[in-house]
Amino acid sequence: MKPRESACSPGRPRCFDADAALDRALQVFWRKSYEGASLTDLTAAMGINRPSLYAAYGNKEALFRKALDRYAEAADSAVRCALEEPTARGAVARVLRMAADGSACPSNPRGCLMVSAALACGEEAETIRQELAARRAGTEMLVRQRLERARAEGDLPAGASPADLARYVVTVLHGMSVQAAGGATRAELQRVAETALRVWPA
Amino acid sequence: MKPRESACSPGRPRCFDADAALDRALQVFWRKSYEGASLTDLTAAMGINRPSLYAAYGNKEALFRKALDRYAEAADSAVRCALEEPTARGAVARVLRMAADGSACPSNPRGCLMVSAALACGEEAETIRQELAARRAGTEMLVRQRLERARAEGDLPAGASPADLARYVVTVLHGMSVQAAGGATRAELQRVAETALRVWPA
DNA sequence: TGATTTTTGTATCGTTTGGTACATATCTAT
DNA sequence: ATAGATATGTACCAAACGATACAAAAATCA
Repeated sequence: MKPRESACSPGRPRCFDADAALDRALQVFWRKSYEGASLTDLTAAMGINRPSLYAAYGNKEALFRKALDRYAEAADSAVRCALEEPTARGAVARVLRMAADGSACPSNPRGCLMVSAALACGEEAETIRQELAARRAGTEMLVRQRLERARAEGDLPAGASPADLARYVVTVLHGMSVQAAGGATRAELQRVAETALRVWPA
Repeated sequence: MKPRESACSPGRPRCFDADAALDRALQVFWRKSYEGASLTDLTAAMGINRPSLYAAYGNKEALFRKALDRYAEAADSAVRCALEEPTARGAVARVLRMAADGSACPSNPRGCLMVSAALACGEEAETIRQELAARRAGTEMLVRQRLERARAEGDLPAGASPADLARYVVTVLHGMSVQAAGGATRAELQRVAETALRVWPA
């Protein structure tokens, strides 16, 4: 009934690093989107066979969800960090510039996983789509809360709505993601970021 | 050798309206993206059988290209019309507002076909991806040319780059498309459009 | 009318998809 | 050593995919 004092569970131990394999899976999902990533692609990149994948993660959708968790955590963490800039304008500027740099990073697939996957998955994967929408809403809420703090501090232009500005910012972010997926260079994305910032009185 | 004077070619005449069927196919591609639209979906919506589709359009990719032609022609035509506003700012404003209205039109799928399809199709459909990128670049060029005209007319803020502004505008358009695909309402999209316009000195 | 040409419907091809059965291998616990 | 539990690799499944072979149907031309 009660768990034993053993450090390891009985049975044959796993032959692969589940954490590293999840990172590989994330790369595949990022590059090929949810439906575009086949189990053959995934198992090949992860270096394991199908039954190992199903035993360790459940199924393809559960694996995607776990990979998405990891991606969203890292992304939100970066956004949260960028939003710590002292002024609202500086915070948003750092978010946009970070997106310009990150979206064009050659070691990663272009664009944001949550954007590409949302537009990629058809109506059948509705649960996935909802999950992605919720995650994107979460990022928007991070920006919005920072802007509401700014308003309380008198750090926002008169008549500016934190909600509207936050939605504008994430819309530009998503647009930059589309540009990046289409092959835009880092310099081009940076110019977009600077132009987008001009809505903000310096 | 030479075609006969007959009005109709010999052989059994086609039993369906190829033009109307192409419109139906466009709706399916728009709603489910290129790879998400199966031949079963397409033929069901078009009201024809597989061999008829292949005889009339070639194959799935050729059908998508024809549907994309139709979509892009209509979209570019609308953009061209909106850009006829007398001032540059008015022209861009009308483009953005049109996108806000059109993206949330209940009779059409959410978002822009060229955006969703580009992010949806995996690396295998590289030719499709290039075609879509070229089309999007074409829209950007329409905006850019309008802004270059504005600069020649002294209708552009000092130091503003038509190329950078054009890319910013299409980036916002693509971002609005992502928002729309995620379920944003027309009012929300309109607020995004108005906020985006604030980069422009009124 | 008969020959020719094109379309249509059915039935099917080979491939790829996500997902598993099953026997074997390797661990812990007794 | 033996029993129980878990992981691994092979080989496979049913379903869906894009694409076609083929014969019957319906038109024009001679």
